[in-house]
Amino acid sequence: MSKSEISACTTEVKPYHHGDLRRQLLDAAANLIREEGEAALSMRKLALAVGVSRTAPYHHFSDKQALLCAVAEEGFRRFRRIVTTRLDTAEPAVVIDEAAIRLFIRRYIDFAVNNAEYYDLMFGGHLWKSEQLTASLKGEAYTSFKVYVDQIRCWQKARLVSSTVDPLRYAQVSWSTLHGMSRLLIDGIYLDSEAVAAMSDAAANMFWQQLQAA
Amino acid sequence: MSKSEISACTTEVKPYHHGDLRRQLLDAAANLIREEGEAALSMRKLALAVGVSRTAPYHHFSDKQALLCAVAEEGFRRFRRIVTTRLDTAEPAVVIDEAAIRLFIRRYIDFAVNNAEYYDLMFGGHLWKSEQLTASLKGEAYTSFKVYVDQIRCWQKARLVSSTVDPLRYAQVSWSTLHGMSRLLIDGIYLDSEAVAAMSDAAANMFWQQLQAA
DNA sequence: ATGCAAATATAGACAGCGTCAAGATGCCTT
DNA sequence: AAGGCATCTTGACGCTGTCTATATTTGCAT
Repeated sequence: MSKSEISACTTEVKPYHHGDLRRQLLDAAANLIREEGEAALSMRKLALAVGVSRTAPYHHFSDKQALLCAVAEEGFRRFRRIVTTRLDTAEPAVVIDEAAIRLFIRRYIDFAVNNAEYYDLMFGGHLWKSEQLTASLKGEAYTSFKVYVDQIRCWQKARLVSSTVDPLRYAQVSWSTLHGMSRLLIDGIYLDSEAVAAMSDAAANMFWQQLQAA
Repeated sequence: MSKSEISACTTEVKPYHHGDLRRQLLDAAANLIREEGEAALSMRKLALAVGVSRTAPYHHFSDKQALLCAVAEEGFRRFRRIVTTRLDTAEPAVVIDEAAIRLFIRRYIDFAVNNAEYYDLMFGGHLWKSEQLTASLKGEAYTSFKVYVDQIRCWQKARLVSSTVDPLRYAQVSWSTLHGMSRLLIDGIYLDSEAVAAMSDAAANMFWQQLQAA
């Protein structure tokens, strides 16, 4: 007697093959991390959450680490859509002013804080020190950074930013600032959420001044 | 027959009471984290490393979390000694220039990178989101930050930095930068260690320019 | 259509984890 | 000497990641 015969009498028919497991695992993982923190995510809870046995996920992800990698990849997709949309456009931005920088900073921080479950994985030590880091994942991150550097180079050629600025160094330092603010907010060290806007604007002012330096 | 009688014939006499367990646990914990990463630290391995049974540490620390808190506290002690030594002195620094800022930045990054096992705990989410965070620990962190802000206020009063600078915002943003750089280096996202000095100097330039802003 | 391989799901087992409860041992005070 | 207290030990529990072996289903080749 097959299981489907047993469950046939109930309203919910649960097929042996789940059909959409990989996708649902990724979503459920992100949800679990968001709600209970990364530490609370276990393969077993995850499997239970989507209604399969504890070892089923291992047919879609070789490892817990591999699963987390895939979640991070999803994160990078969202990141690109939200943050780099305007920077990635074919025609380089014709205007660059403090307001534009402010907007970019707010977008970045917003993404990090409101998608902490992804941000943690994307730019956390777990992934980057783990050797498991996919080439495609590493590429995705480096590409995002390169786009940022190239943007500055482009502005510089168009005489929109000072020629004394080293685009690579500026990119490294300013990204550090954004990452640092994000981490301090996510980790609960900066608690005053009222101050986020003021901090972002102060950073924008600092960046802008640096870009205009004589 | 007591255990000491058994081991009396060997060169190593192991008394029932360890005598110095708490101290050794803290040191061994830092070592284990340094060598194998925070994730690899387990209470059982730790106990084994210092030669006691698995539950012995629980007589000195109520929790694994409590143990980590204590390690972080040790970290803050070292942090203050190394980084804020010059800033904490009674007489405020009479000179403040880009070189001084460079030095401070390098000290900070140096500490973070070379004491990653402490830095992770001191400024990582594990601690700060855990409710277990001791009042004294939180105080230690806030004091460090306050010293930083007050230093800037002091310089401002002495007309050494522009009056247009908001000390609190400047402190928040510049600390974010330092924290971000540290994290990116520790987590292996910034790999080029050659570039650390150049990045630090670029940051110093940025900070200095901001402080001198008209 | 039939049969067989591949994909997918399952239960069982193992070592390691944090930590609680009960008991053993040694030190210190009275 | 006695007894209380700090310290350390063993035993146990439920949780974890993941290996192995087994069962079910799908899809393709015949």
